[in-house]
Amino acid sequence: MQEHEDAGEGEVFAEGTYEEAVSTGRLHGTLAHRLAVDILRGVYKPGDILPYQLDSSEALNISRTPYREALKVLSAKGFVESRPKRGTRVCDRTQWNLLDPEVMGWMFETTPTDEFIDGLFELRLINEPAAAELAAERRTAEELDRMRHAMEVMRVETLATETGRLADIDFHKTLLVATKNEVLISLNSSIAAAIAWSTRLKSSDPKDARNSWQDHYRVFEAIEAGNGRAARWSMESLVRFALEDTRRSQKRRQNLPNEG
Amino acid sequence: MQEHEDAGEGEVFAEGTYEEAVSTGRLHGTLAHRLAVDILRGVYKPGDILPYQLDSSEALNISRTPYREALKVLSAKGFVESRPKRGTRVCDRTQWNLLDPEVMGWMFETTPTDEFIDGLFELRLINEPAAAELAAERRTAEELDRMRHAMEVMRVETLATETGRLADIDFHKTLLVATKNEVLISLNSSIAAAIAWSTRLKSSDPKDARNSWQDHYRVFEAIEAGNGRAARWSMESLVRFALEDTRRSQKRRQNLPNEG
DNA sequence: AATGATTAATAGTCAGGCAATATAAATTTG
DNA sequence: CAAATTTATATTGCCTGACTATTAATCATT
Repeated sequence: MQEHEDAGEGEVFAEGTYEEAVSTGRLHGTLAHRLAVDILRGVYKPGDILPYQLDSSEALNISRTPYREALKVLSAKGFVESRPKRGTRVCDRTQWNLLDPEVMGWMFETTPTDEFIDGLFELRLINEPAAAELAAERRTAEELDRMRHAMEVMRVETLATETGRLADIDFHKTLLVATKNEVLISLNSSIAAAIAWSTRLKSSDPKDARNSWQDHYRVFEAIEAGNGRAARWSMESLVRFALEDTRRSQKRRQNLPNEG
Repeated sequence: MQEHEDAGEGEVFAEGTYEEAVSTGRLHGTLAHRLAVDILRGVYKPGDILPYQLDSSEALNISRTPYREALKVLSAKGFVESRPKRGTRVCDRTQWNLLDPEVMGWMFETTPTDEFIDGLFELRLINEPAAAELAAERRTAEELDRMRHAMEVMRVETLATETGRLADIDFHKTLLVATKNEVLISLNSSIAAAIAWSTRLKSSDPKDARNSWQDHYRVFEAIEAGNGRAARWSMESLVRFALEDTRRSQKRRQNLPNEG
């Protein structure tokens, strides 16, 4: 940096534990990430006042500028609220923008609670079948093609590979675009972030993969046929299966607290 | 400020049109707001590169620090993306976090398109009846009391007063808390921001008020009785009526482009 | 005891410079 | 001549240190 008089381990994030995974990003970004995870983990609880900006930034060997920018990011997502003289306070949980795609990602780094997983799938169970129904009524030929292609990739690659997972996401995304409702699209692009994580977690168990593809195929058939009710039903069953899978892998994860 | 050599109208936001409404906030906050509205209005379109930070901040008579912080806020909400050498680019619409409560507020300052309104109500129509059903099954006595109270205030005050509108919001919020699902709560606190705006718009037409209260009462009765299906139905009809009202006032608004 | 002025502590803003990075251009190489 | 590689350059990112504005808490006043 500019002044490495600390001679030795004058590194920036002294005692952090997960630096190597994010080290590529900008400073304020990784900081925001770090603080958010700390808040999600309960290191700072709602109502707590964070250490003052000067102290914090000095303690981290960075300047106030990126530290403040990180706080702005967090405050934009409803995590903290700063005021002169009072300092920066962690907001109540109900203020947190859980649907923000970035926040979703952060949640899944902290072994989310069963309660959160259940809540998330309750949301999916409400929205995705409805979205599938709308998609069946409004889809265009191009969107059908795209979903067909994504599904083919999923069948070949399964969810064990990155390509396969990307195809999965593309399938759901195209389905949503087919609803022609930008609010729904925004909602489910948040959900997609969650799905991405949970499929990554459960992809360690490759025997689910083929079932998952069959579920998708049934949804696709219904949408292709323009059968809204069938699309709704099959999507509902898809989400239910996904919930079961996620619950299983979540249980495994909790039994093995030190995974790699 | 520090250097008013411009002598005369060396004000900070020279040619803005809606300063007085937000002048109380911090600089980076009002700036973020301003830029967001500009983006929503199409002054900057997806793909455009914003003027460089130095130029922009100079043009606004502010320093780079709050300007950059404003950009961080916008980037946290998916509106822009900054990179060295390339500049700050406006993201594609699909990246925007439309469900962010703050963004919702911004949308309603820009006479949202009919398409957006329809999409929003489609989302409400999907989620709120489902939420009502869950609330009917999970509500506690305290939550019932609170909803009862909010409803009473609504009946007396109508939606014409601020107190009445706050009660309306509290009714919906309590209903969501009763679902015991924090993800749903987060979603609908965004929707609440939208409702707040649309009820303010349509509150110019006071004859809707009593109907609206009756709708709420039916929902409440069903939740109190623990009747999930009835709660779903009555909430569905509530939302449908709200959609009609909003459409009407939206139409009025578009016929009178210069409202006060 | 409530209300109003005073103080102190913290976030907010300013200024200008240096560093890192990604794009674009120029150069080398096959 | 095409493709890969280096170099140049423009822009964001970060640093320092000071000053300002705001607000919570204290103290004085009624």
